[in-house]
Amino acid sequence: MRLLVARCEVRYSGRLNAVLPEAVRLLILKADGSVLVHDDAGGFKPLNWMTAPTVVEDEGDRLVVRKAKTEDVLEIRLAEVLSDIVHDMGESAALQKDGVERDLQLELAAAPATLGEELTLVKREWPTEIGPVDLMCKDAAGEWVAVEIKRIGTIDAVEQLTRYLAFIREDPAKAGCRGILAAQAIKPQAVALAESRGIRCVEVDLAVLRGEREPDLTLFAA
Amino acid sequence: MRLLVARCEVRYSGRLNAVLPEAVRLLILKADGSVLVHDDAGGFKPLNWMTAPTVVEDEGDRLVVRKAKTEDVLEIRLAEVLSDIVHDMGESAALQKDGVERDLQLELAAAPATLGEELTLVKREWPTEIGPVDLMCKDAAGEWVAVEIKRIGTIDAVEQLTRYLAFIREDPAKAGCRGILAAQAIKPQAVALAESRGIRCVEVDLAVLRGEREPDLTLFAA
DNA sequence: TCGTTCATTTCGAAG
DNA sequence: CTTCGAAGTGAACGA
Repeated sequence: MRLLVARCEVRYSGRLNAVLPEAVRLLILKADGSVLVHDDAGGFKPLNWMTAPTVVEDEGDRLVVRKAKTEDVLEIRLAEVLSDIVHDMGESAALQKDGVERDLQLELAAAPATLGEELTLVKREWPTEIGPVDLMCKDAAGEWVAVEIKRIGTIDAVEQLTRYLAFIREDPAKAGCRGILAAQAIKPQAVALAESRGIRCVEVDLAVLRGEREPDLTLFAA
Repeated sequence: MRLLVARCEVRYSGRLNAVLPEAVRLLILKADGSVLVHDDAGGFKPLNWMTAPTVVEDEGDRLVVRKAKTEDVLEIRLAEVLSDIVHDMGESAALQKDGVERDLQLELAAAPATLGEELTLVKREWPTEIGPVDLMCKDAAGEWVAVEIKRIGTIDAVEQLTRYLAFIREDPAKAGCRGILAAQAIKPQAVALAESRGIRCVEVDLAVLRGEREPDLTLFAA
C-alpha cells in the first residue's frame, strides 16, 4: 500500500465527468490496484476513486488510472508531494459480522411465532419464478403465509412481497396466501402501503429474539 | 489528518456487531472526527468505520471511537504501530460533478422534443401525492405525458412511473395520461416491462442533447 | 458474464 | 428534525 499526501488536482471521466480542484489530499494506492482520493473531512466515501482491476501509469508528477475494459479514467496531477510512504501489509483477515438480514432470517425461521401469531415454518427461501420468499409458513388455520424479511422495511420491500404474493396465489392451493413484512424498523409509508394491500407489518428486535433482552412491554408492566 | 499503519484488532458494536481479527491495517483519523479502517485490498469501502460526529478516546494502545447520540462504538486495540504520521491538510475544495440525473433533467426540460415526439413542457418536478414526476408535458394532441428520468433505466424506474401514472390518472382530466421512461441506458428487462404497460422508452445521450456530438445515426449516413 | 439483492449503505435535499 | 431518493453507489451471490 502506497500512501501519498500531496497537493493535487483530480479529474474523473467515465460514467460522469468530475473535477476536484487542486488542494492537499490523501491518495491511497492499494495492492490490488484500487485508488482512493480522500479529504481530511467527510468520512467513508472517497472524493474520487477507482476500484480494481485497474492499470496505473506513474509518470512522476502525474498518475493515470484506467479501469480495465471501460473508458473510465482517473487522472491525478501532482503539484506538490508532502509525503510518500509504502507499507507491505501482509496477510489479511476477513471481517466477521453479526446482525445482518440473514441473521434475522435464521432467528425468525427458528421461532416464527415471534411474528405475533401461531405460525409453522414450511420452508426458508421458498422458490418462486421471480425469486425466493424468505419464509413460507402456515398459520393455525392451515393457510399459507409468506414472510419477507428486511433490516429496514421500505416501500420497495412491500412491492417485492406484493410481486411474490401475486405469483404464489396463481396456485389455486395457495390462492388465500397472506403476506407479512418483518423488519427491525419499518417506514411509516411502507406500513401504509402494506396495510392497504392487506400485508401485515411486524417490527422485530434481534436482541429480544435471542432472549438477550426483554420485550419493551415490560417497561409498562411495573 | 492522522495516518496510522498498525497491527490491530477492531470491534464494532452498534447497528450490528463485527469483529476484525488482528492484522496490519491503515487507520485514518480525519479532522472532522471520522475514522476509517482500510485494508491493502478491496478498494473503496473501509473494513470498519465511524462517520462524524464522533468522540475519540486515545489511550495509547487502544482507541475508542463513540458516535454522538447513539450507542455505536468502534474499539481499536493496537498491537504494534508501524507508522504514525499527522498532516495538516488545510482548506479543501468541493468536487464538481456533471452528468448526474439532474443534468439530464435540465437538458430534457429545455428540449422535450428530443424524446422523439412533439412535446411541450408543462412543469418540471410535477407534484403527486407520492412524490414529484420529473417532467409533465403535453403532446401534439393536447394529451398529458409524464416523463420519468433516470441515469440507468431499471425495472424499479418502471414501477415508480407506474405508481405515478396510477395517481395522475385518478384525475378524470388526466385519465389518458401516457408515460415515458428516459435514461442514458435502459435495461432490456425494464424495456419489456415498460412496453407491456404501454410506457414508451427513450435512450438519450447527454453529449448529443448538448450538441457536443452528433447522433449515432450519422455513423450510418456516410 | 450478467442480473439481483443487500448495505453499519452514504449522501444530499426537501418538507 | 425526519424522510426520501440518488449514487461513478460498491460488493456478494447465484444463474
